[in-house]
Amino acid sequence: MTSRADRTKQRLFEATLKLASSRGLVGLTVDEIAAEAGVAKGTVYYNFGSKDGLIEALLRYGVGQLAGRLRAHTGKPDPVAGLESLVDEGLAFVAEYRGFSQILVSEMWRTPGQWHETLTPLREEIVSIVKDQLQRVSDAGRLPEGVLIPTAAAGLFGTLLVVALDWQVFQPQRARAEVRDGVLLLLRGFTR
Amino acid sequence: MTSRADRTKQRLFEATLKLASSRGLVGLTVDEIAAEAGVAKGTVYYNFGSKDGLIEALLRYGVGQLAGRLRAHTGKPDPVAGLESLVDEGLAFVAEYRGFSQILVSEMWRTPGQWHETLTPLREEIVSIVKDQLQRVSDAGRLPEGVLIPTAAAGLFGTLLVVALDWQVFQPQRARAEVRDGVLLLLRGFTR
Amino acid sequence: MTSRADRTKQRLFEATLKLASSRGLVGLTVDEIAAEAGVAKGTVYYNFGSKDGLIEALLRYGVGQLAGRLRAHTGKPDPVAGLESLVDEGLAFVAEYRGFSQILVSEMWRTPGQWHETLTPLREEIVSIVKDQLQRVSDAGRLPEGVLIPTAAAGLFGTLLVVALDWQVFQPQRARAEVRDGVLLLLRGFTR
Amino acid sequence: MTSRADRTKQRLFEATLKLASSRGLVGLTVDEIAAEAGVAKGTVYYNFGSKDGLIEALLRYGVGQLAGRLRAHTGKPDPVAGLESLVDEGLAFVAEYRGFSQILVSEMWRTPGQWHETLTPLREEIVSIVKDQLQRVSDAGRLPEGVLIPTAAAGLFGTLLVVALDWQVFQPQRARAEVRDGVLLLLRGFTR
DNA sequence: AATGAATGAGGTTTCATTCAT
DNA sequence: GATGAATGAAACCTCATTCAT
Repeated sequence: MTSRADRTKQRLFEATLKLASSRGLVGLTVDEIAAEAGVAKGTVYYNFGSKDGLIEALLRYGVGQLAGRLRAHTGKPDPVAGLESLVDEGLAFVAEYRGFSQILVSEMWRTPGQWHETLTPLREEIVSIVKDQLQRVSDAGRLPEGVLIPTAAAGLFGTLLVVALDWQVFQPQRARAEVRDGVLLLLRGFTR
Repeated sequence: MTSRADRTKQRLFEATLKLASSRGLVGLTVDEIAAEAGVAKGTVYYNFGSKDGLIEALLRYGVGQLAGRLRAHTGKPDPVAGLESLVDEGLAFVAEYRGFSQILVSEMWRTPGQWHETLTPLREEIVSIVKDQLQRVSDAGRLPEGVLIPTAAAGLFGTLLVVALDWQVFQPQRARAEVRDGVLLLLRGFTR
Repeated sequence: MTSRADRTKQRLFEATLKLASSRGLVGLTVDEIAAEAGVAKGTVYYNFGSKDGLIEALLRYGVGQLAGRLRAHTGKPDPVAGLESLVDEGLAFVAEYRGFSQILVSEMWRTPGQWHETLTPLREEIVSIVKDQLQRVSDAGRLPEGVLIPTAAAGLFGTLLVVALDWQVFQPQRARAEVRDGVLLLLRGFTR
Repeated sequence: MTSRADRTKQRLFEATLKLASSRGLVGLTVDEIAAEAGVAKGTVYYNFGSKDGLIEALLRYGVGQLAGRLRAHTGKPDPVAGLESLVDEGLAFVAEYRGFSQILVSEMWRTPGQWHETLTPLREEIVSIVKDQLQRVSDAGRLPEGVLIPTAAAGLFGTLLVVALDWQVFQPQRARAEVRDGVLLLLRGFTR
């Protein structure tokens, strides 16, 4: 059961995500977010306490969304196909929520950084999903000797984010399939 | 010969770099930068005209350093060895100038982004260096069919940055050689 | 018989008193009061109509208590002894309800002041009690020539409040009897 | 030598004092203060950091003014006349800076209270002046046996403030000399 | 070449009040 | 009789920029 407040929060998340895609998350004003969500400015403060509170909650929400979408692709019988599917979904997510992805990249490696503490466990959640899928690939004997799965998973996540953003920002004319194949080409270093 | 003004600019660069790694470029105030550099606020405006002017000069300065160091590794007879050497140097640069690297990943894909226009040609400079080296690899017949060099170059640059930062922030115990080997493993997807 | 509403009102009074002693009446928020009382914010409005309504009711309630206690000491045969007894009771009241007394000194002379209009007649009620007692002293021929009873009554009330609070806050180690004797020493200026 | 900043602070003090007299110190807006002082709003923050910072500095400034004015009356040959003169000056100060005096009374006995820590040593300064003067009266053999000078000084200060405010707020038609005589009548309990 | 006090547009935050439940 | 999510006017505060020194 979703309460009224939950629905309001949901609407504020969506509004922020939408605005962040075109204007970035920093430089976004509470006025704009509230207007986009169709609520009063005070409602943001009632629900999240502060602008930072909203952003922190949004980070959790957004990473949750991403995790959910990635997990949906981990059940395939062929683990390599699953990995490819996971990459494809990651690209789709970044394309859809570019502003959010951009802040992930901005804040993930900022230390000490305002949201570093929030992001560290969230990053771990995503990396875990990738790690598990890589383990399945390994269990199927399709990973070369010497690949350290935890390291490879972390690298893959960062690479995926960054390549997807680079595609959106600097090479928007390319098709997603094309970019996906580029990333998969990189993956060939890991899989066979 | 370094003039008094040059020394002041250098100090402002260093102060900005130090602060930007934890607070970001947007969150940084001219007051803080001036205080950290030990000069008055007006001095920033005297030397750079505006906050943007300072940031832009810093970005140009930093990217110039990076470009110079990468170029030093592009002359090797064996193009694949050159590529590997270039990766190694990239990792070393990030380790040495982590603050600047964090700025790069934070701002590179931020759109509209205050410094996006400045960074776009600077990114092009770095990507070009990688592109040229990949071309040499291709000319030597060591690149698989179907690899699009411009795309691969852009992807490699982003990946390098992100993997290096991830190493510094989340896996500082790993040796640089180890990380380099991990990236080179990735590179095998491109080269043969 | 106390109804549910009466109990709620009482709890709101107590919560307000507790918070107001350190934060003042103006700095107090309805949210805080409701939280301290363990009721929802809307309940304050249901019972008192507004924040002002709550404060006014509290002021009337508190002054009513004080007036009742002071009046209990005005019937003595010896008017000077009665005056001394009244002073003693005033000190006891401040010691017991320090939070309320702090509110009184904070708001009594605040002009324009949100609650000034409410306090003015309430102050008059207390001053009247003192005035009547002074009149009895005067009727007994124990007041020096030239003492203006209304003026003296107002002065005594203020002095009593302030000396009592000063005792509680800055000299808590003193015994009440000691403080009372100090005030009575002052009173000798008035009586003989 | 007074710097430009010192002059600005001075003007902000005077403006705040002026406005506080008619509108109270709480409820005063930074906009109003800045406008009254003829400076921009930002100037308040440049000089004092926050509205609270301004108020805290004002408390020190105002009490300093009061102390200076009281001290000017402590040199008289006749200590009792000096005490009377001191009382007279105190009344004049309250009449002139009613808003400031009102906040003194509001905050002096508020515990813990936002400005209690600031006010405690300031109160001590004023009480000391009164104490010294009472000591001179005592040295001249004009204080009755049994009067505790520290206690009497504290009581006198509070009484003075409160009687003066009561005069200004509830009995503005009375002449200052009349009120002074009323306080001196109270003092007769102490002096002879 | 450098300073730092002053500015004000534009943001964030507070909080008494309303109202559907 | 009580609730608590929502409101928006009105406050506070930030900070890039200017300019007289």
